[in-house]
Amino acid sequence: MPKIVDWDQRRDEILSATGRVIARDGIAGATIRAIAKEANCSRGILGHYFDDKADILSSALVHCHRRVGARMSHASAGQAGLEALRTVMLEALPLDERRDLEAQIEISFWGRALGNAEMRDLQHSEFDRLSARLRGHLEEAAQRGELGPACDPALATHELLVLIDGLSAERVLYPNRVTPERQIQMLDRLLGSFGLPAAAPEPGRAAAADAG
Amino acid sequence: MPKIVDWDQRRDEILSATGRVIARDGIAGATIRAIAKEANCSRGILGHYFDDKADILSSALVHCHRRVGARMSHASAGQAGLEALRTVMLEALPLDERRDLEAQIEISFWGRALGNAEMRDLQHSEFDRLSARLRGHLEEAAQRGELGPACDPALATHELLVLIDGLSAERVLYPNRVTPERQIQMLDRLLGSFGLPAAAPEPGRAAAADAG
Amino acid sequence: MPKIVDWDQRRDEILSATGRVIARDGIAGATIRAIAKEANCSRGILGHYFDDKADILSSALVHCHRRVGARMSHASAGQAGLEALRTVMLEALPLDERRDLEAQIEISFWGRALGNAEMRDLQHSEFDRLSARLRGHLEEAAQRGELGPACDPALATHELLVLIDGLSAERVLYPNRVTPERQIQMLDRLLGSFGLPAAAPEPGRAAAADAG
Amino acid sequence: MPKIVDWDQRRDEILSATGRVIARDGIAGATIRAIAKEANCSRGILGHYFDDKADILSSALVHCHRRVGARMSHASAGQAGLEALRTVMLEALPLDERRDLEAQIEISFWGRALGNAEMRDLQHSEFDRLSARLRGHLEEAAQRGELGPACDPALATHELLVLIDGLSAERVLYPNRVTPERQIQMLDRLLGSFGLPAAAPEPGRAAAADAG
DNA sequence: CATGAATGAGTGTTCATTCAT
DNA sequence: TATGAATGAACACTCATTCAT
Repeated sequence: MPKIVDWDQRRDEILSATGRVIARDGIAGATIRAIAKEANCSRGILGHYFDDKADILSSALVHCHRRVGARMSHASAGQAGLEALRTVMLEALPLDERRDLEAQIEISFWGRALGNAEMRDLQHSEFDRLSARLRGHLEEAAQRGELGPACDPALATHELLVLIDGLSAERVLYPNRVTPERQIQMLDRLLGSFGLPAAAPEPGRAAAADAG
Repeated sequence: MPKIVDWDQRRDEILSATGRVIARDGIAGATIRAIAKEANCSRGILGHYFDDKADILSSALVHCHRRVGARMSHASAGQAGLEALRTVMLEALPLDERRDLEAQIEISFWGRALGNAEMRDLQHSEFDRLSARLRGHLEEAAQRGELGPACDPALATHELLVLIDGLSAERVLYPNRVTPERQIQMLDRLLGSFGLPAAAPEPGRAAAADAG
Repeated sequence: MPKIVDWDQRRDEILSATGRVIARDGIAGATIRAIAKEANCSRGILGHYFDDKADILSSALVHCHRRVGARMSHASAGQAGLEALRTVMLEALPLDERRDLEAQIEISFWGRALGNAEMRDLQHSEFDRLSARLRGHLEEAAQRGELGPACDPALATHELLVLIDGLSAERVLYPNRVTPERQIQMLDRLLGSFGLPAAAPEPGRAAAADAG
Repeated sequence: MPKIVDWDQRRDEILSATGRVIARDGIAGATIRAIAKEANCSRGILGHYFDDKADILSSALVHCHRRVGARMSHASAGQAGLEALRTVMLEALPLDERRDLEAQIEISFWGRALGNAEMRDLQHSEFDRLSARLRGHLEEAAQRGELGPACDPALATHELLVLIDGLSAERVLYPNRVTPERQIQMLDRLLGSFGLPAAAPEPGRAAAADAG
């Protein structure tokens, strides 16, 4: 059914356009008009692909997350444990333009979630997916003996998520202060703190060696 | 003689009301009408205290930061070095309802800053103030010999800021997952990683002891 | 296929409605609401045809002038010199209800032009068009030997324009005092003063004979 | 009663300030706030001198006319007939900055009069005053034998009024095109056309001689 | 499928006015 | 007498949505 393919493709194009508008003008600037213009289509046509504006925005967030998730899976294929975890984290952090844009979209939705129960639920389920992925790699690392005895997987997972969110926020707000190098430095300091005590007397050193 | 009102007090009341509206309904819900209603005043009167809506919102953010800053100064009075730093951080993290509200306001403004140059500039200057305060305490700690030789003050300052922003975001979005205990656990793990290697063989332990 | 509407026709209808509102309630009364009501359409639809209120008002003035200009061209077709000039002037003066309305619109815009640079520029260009038309007929009359040797075309053009503006203003403000007869009397006195000395010993007499 | 003098003086100051605002920003810009600011007084104080905004504007127009009328009386004192008429007309035309401002005020009110019955009535009575003054001088000139036999005083009065209004409008709208010289040229052409046929074979010449 | 005309609610803002001090 | 806080209506404008074509 080629029709379906076209339909999904057109839908994805609209969602990408929506993401670009959000990143450029903020979520307040993501009006139906602006989205239609960015997607080079009429306003009315959006009704064929989405129920309403809320549906467009929600779908744009999911679309953004799906792309990130796909890149994580692809990049970490064949890896395991801490190595896979680090690879996944590198896809989650705003290290290049493409991921900057994703971070901008993400942060934009945070403010939206406050006064919007549906959005908040969506954020929860999306959060769970990433959380489970990170936790999975951490437990795998534990089984492989890559983690120190004091490392609590739940806490460690949380620390990774906080690092992603914190760095994303600062990268969006103060792009010049949060260089890719600095981000990797922080990531490796954190990962190092999970490791065997002997392996990380000076936290971050070993991991940071191959960061560049 | 005109009707006597405490201008500054009335202004602060309006800003507090603005903060409550933002925290409750999101920044998109912070309309002039909603703010006036929350502040129990007419729409027109807002023009006596503020130039326009942008002025109200900017002022509300500054007002919020000023309150936090005042609490930090008050709580850390008489303290120095790492102790003062930890006290300040405890005021910055969303550990109780009052600070939850402040975090909600903060996160709401992040999305706003994307499509708004003025807001972004304001965020920058506010960011600098907090950054300088944290850095000051860290350097004091270094002078007192409380920090390990590998501790980079610039990096450490940044890590603290990322922790605040990351925890604030997650507390706002997933309040049940980010308990005060978990926040203090993370804070002390991070502070511990700044300390003398000998003092932190099991990171976070010593500091966490007096956290509750 | 979208709903088919004659875009230009609908636009002209709105402009005519705008003119009626201005003539009835003054330019201060020409609100978006009043215009929409007079044009029997919603407020929002005006945004499809015009950028904003200023665009509506400017367009209404141009629309009014275009109609007058078209009538001038039509009425003076086949005529030349002083005869054509007189015909054109008769279309410019508020001699019947339709032209009263146009004069009311005109006068309303004068006050608007004071505090509004764009409006003033528009008035200038519109003024030039009428000025050029009158001057063209005057020079044609000169070539045909219909003008006296002392007649300065620039001055004469100006006198005609002042007559139009002065009579329009007074007709609008004091309709009962400025009868059509009186207007034609003044016009012919002025035209007569342009003519050959011998032809106008008693100014206005010959021309006024066929005025009624 | 010095109190009364102060009161009238303060009132006149406010009216002058009102005139300046109207001339600068147009009648739409003549808000209570702008007038109070221009007059260096609070908004509330205006209520002590005037009933409401309409009263301020009406009074400002009358105030403006009174000043012009006083100047006319003063300048034409000791003169009679056509000489006095010409002197009065020279005070009515926008020949210098002060009279430009008065013309701007005048034209601003014309648009206001359309949708405002009270304003229209006021304009009528003011019109009558000037009309009577001009007519008086004309009839005096007739008695002195300064007018031609074909000169109709009613028509002539009207022509003078139309000249004032037409020139005022054009001076306000196109200041560069309506020089003082051009105004005097037109005035003298018109006055010349009232005179004895023998005295004005080339209309305006004799009068224009002492125009500069 | 697709368009764009049309609607009406909601926005920030300005304003003349009133009134307690 | 004089101030300016306070009100509420009216304003232009934007927007998501609906619907006839």
